[in-house]
Amino acid sequence: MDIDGGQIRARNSLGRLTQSIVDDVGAAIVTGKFEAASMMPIEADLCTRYQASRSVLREAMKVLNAKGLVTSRPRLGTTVTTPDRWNLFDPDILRWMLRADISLSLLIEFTNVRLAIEPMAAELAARNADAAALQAVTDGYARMAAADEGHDDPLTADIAFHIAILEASGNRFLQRLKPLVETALTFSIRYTDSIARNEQDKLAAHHRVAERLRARDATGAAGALRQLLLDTRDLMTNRL
Amino acid sequence: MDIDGGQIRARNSLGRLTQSIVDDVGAAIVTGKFEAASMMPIEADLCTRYQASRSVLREAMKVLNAKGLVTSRPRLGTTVTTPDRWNLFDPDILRWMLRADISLSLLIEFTNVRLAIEPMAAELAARNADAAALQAVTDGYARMAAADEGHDDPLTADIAFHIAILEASGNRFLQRLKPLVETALTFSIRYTDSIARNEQDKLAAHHRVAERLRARDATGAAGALRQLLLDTRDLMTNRL
DNA sequence: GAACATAGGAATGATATGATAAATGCGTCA
DNA sequence: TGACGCATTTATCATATCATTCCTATGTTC
Repeated sequence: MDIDGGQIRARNSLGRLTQSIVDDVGAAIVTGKFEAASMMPIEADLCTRYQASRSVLREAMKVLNAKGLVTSRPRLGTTVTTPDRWNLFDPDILRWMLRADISLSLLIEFTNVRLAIEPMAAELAARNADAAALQAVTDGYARMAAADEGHDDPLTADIAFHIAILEASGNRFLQRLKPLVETALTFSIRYTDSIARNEQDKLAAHHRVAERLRARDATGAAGALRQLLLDTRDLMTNRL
Repeated sequence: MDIDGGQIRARNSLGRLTQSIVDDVGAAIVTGKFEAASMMPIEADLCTRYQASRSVLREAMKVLNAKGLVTSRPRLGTTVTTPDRWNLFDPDILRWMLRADISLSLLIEFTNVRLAIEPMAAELAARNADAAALQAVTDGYARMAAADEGHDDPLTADIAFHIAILEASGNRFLQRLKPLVETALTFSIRYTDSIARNEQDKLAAHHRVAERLRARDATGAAGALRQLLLDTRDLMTNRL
């Protein structure tokens, strides 16, 4: 962003102008730069502020409206909604929140969601998934093992493992959590790995999940994954 | 909608024009009237089809894009994304899907999500919720009991009960699932209640949850809720 | 004849400006 | 005093035009 006497022009070299305005205003709302439950500047002011035409600004606002960050009414203007209306399941919003401040409490809340979701996904996967889908989980583990030897990226390997389980569940809702988990795990793993941790234990825990899945042991796989996540949560809560 | 020789004009008396186009095109995509993974008509054609200016049509498309239903590129046009990219956690999309055909399998998948989420919410609520939040759960039960005597609406009372538990969890992600659960439960309850069912059993199961919550019994509350949902799921799977 | 450069075309992206509709407050008139 | 109408403000809708992108097809060169 180029700051120029209070005027901000989003760089249109990086992607489209509308998208960059969505990014900027969205992040500003999420980080509290526009006070919640209060009025936004009127369209015309935002236009001059971002040096954009009304159309492009309106399209950006429509997107933010779809994400639940703002509501607009004629004559009244556009208001920022209260945080409890924000759709945390939108990866954009989550990314803005996590990027602004790596809130440990938010990561713990996210881990609690994983603790609910992932064992169920493993259970469904053990029951219903086809061989190819389970192979993807094993592949994810193989990548983690390779990363441990320095032959792969540990972050993306770990994410691939957990994503593969969601995919294998066959449940469309759980599959739709992939972008969310991907976004949040990027921050979460980076955080937990920054704490001293036994990599072998972590690897073994993941292996146990993959192995139980291959054996089609629904409760075993769910239990193993649950234990893995409980350890992760403990790691975080001990830091509070 | 007024059909007029292939042209459709969304009624702008009911809400805003943009919103009605989003509704119409979104529902059309979700119900397969625009073939998935294929090109949409170009902007100009959609404009004449919906008798709308390009501005409003573009704003509508931006919203659909934000929901993950379409992607647009210059020169190439707008393409419908494959269903695995649709954000089922967007209440609009879920509503369009459920309204189009009350797909039992989708409801079962949704129940599996509830089976993962709600016991965790109850557990967190038993541990952390303040008295007022727990009172809301009890109030929800009271409404269900009143509805059983004909003094309240059974559907909204049931929804209020489950929503209150999500709210009481204190977990921002789980709280964000309220609109989703509200939308899906509207269809789900309507379906299960259409099957012969013992209302007293249902009421008693809900009572057990509320009672365990008041007692701050985390595992007890989670278990009771889990049992309630297992029964619901059985009711549905038996119909497959 | 094949590889590369280039010009054209078709679609979305962005801008500018005018007209319309809705919500609110204020003033006027019964 | 109270109800109604009007002006004002702001979002919403419409239209016209230019910019950008990127595929396609046509040459042009080696």
